Amino acid sequence: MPTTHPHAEVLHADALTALPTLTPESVDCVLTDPPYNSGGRTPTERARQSTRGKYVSGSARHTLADFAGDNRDQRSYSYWLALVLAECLRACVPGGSCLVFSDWRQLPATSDALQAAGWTWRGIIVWRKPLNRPLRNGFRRECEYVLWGSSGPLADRDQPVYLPGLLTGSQPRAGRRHVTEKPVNVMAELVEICPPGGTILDPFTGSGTTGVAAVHAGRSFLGIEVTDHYAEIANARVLHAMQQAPAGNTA
Amino acid sequence: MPTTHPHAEVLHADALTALPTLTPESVDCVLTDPPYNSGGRTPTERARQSTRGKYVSGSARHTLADFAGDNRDQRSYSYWLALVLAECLRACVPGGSCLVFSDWRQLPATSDALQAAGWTWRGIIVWRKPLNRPLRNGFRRECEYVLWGSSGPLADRDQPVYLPGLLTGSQPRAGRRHVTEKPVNVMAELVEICPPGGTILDPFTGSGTTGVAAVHAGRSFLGIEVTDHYAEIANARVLHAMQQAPAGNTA
DNA sequence: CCTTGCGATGAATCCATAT
DNA sequence: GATATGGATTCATCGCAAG
Repeated sequence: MPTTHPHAEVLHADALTALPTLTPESVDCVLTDPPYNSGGRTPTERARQSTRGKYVSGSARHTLADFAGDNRDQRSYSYWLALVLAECLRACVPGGSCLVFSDWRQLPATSDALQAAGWTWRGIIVWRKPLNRPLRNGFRRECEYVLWGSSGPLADRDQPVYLPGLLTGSQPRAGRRHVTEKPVNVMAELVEICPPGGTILDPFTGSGTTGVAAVHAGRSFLGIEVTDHYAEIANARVLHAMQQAPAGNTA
Repeated sequence: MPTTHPHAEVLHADALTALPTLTPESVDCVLTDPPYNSGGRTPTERARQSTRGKYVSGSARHTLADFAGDNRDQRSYSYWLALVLAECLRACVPGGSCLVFSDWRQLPATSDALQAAGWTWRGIIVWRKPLNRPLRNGFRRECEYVLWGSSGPLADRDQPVYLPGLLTGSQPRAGRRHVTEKPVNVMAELVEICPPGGTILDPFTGSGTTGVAAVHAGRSFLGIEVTDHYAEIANARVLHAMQQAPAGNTA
């Protein structure tokens, strides 16, 4: 158990640039939500630099900023994600876990990347989104997925934990900061895979929900975010969470 | 709409032998649960163990028969499943759907096989199993998955349907006939992807739960099962279901 | 303060039309 | 002929205002 106070920080940088600068085995867990590179009807539309146009419909289209790095084809996606996750593995302690969000379409490619990077695939956590569109003459796409890997055998714990394999949580609506912002209750369950007092790394921080959940649970947080706009927002949110949570809380 | 009575039949044969004999475009939907080949950790373990040893713990071990075809490595699994699913595509009407069960470990390989066979991948349906073992220091494996594909663009319907993307149902325990028997309520939701009065093909019939659900929903059923023991059971169950459901019920 | 009702929305998708 | 664009579609859920 670390005797230092928990800390939290968001680097304003590209993941593939910043990750190699991290100290090996300096974090206990990786928890991240990469751009899925999944939407869009045509190659042109996928490659376009507006994630709002791809993912947000109706009148909400004008309110949120775009995010970067959502313009790869599927082959490049696997390759790029494998590079990122390999650097994450290097930065992570043996026995630590890696959790990566994915939609149904990219799930196989994400599992390839996770394993190509050297993580041992451990399972799939299902995130059910109550708010979703029906699909005519077919099955609703009402879930997203979190792929779980570990760096070698799972580390044992003083206090064993038993975590759920299916999480339910609505995407934030009012006051949403990011097109793909995750609900705090879902992130709160996921950060439990990190031992109390440990450090969580998120190379695609976005609006910083992972960091907020980490700090609230007494974990330290290291975020990386390339878009100015979101790096600022994430920093502010994480610092705010630090002020709420008394330093030293490792419950 | 067919004017003939619904019919149901289980062939006692190997899938790859029997499927090529089917008339092209003679079924409306494929719904099946292939042997997952994923229980053992090592090739030796996979090849040696009986299916009872792999999938059944405790006292149920004595009562259920082994089933065949569960000893392929992952590469062969994809290849073999692609062959089977390609034959299914040939037998299926354009616009028809294919639903294939998979566990988390085989999901990527199953999606490869589905697409290699020529089906258009449409999504993942999550099956939540309420009864499951917790996992120490990790996330429960409480879901299995159904991969959904279509033969080209989805066929339109007189009565559009909007189906759920997450199903909950407990595996049968008492009175279970097969090690991997599926709950009837889950199968009942899945058969709805087949137009009323249409025919459902299941090349790995097992104890015939798919057939029972199909008949109850007024669909015709064509099953294929290689193991004597299960082919008999499935035939009996499907015939029994036919007697319950009045012929001509296509509701 | 709790309940009711109305309106907006979703890491979309489909088809028809235009380029 | 291939690709791009526009507009319609669907409903459980959630926010918000009114009662």
